[in-house]
Amino acid sequence: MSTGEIVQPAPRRRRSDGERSRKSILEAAAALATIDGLEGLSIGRLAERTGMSKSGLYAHFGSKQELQLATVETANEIFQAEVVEPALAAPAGRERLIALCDHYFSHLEREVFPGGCFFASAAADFDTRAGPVRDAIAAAYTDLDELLQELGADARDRGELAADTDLAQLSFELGGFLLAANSAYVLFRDTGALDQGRRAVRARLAV
Amino acid sequence: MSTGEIVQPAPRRRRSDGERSRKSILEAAAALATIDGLEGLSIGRLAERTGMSKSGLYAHFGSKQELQLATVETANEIFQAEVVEPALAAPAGRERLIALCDHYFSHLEREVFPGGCFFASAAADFDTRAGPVRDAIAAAYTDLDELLQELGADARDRGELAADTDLAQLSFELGGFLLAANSAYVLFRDTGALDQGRRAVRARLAV
DNA sequence: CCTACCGATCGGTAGG
DNA sequence: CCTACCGATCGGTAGG
Repeated sequence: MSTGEIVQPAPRRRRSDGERSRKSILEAAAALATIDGLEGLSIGRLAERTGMSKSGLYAHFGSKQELQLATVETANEIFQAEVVEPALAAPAGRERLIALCDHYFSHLEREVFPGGCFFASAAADFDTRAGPVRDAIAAAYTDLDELLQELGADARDRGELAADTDLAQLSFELGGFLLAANSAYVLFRDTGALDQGRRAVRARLAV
Repeated sequence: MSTGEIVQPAPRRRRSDGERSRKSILEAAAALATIDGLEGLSIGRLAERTGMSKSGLYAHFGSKQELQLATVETANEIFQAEVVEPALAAPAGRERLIALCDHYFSHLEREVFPGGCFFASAAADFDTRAGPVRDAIAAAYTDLDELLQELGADARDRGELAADTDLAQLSFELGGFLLAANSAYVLFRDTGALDQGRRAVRARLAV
């Protein structure tokens, strides 16, 4: 250690860190939003959490609404990667439908988001509002509903479910089991709710 | 109209209005909480809504947390009066269990709270917090779970449900249908979700 | 990306 | 119950 050496200042970010920075901000935002709510998420607290100044965040996102929209998009990507894509690895049909629900329960258990299901939390926050953020959340809800119905149709076409299965009704009921498990798990942190969810899904899909 | 008549000022509240005032404040608070969230509910906005000054509200409740606790209590009374008590008028057993769920769907449709189920909304807001408000909301959740299980036990004992019915599991699944109907209805204001809820309950309770 | 600032609103209090 | 006020924090902007 020569006397010429001085204490290094905080490492200067390279330009190429811009996108990585944006991504890590949005992941922190998605996590925080499940605790404070997507509306309760404040730019000041997010700045603190990410070690950035408030105006630094505004340089990235322009407004709170833009930040919220980007956060919903990021949460969607996380949900796809943690729940949907792993489920698509299961054999098509009834097995894949069960896998989707199981990966949903698993993502709760693994605390992918600290406050449970991002979309259940965000929907509760924005359900009575109007505007692009509500619309993005509603679209995610519809997407999951459609996915459940598609997987249900595959199972039905394979003869694994009754030929007269009402797919919208099936999706509604499975969605209810996901919501019930999320609510109970986040409120009580009791994995028993996840087991009840798994049992409910299997009973509903029994031949 | 004699010239002696003057425009009346806002009617002076009589002392006995105190309790009525408190009740109407709390009813407004419970309604507002399903829109802005129980935490997002601000004392300033509630003061505006009730035509009272902020410090007037503090004279009633002392702190925001006390207001939140009193609001949860009031929401509970409304839920009892609008959902639970009407259901208890139905014949004991399976019919009463269905009536409870139906009155839940009905209270959504009648917009008893403008933002849907108070407890679903409040739970989403407080599920990751700690303290007496979270505890009061969690207790309401447990109460409903126990009620569903009791009514399920009656139905089972009457032979209207299988003798080996898992009551906790039944309550979980019915609760899921209530939550699913609430989420979809509040997000999309589509009564189809309420019909799906009614069908789901009946299918689950079919002999 | 930063510092420094803006008006508005938050929960809450003093004093009546 | 009121007016008048407190410090803290909100979303957002100016200027660099």
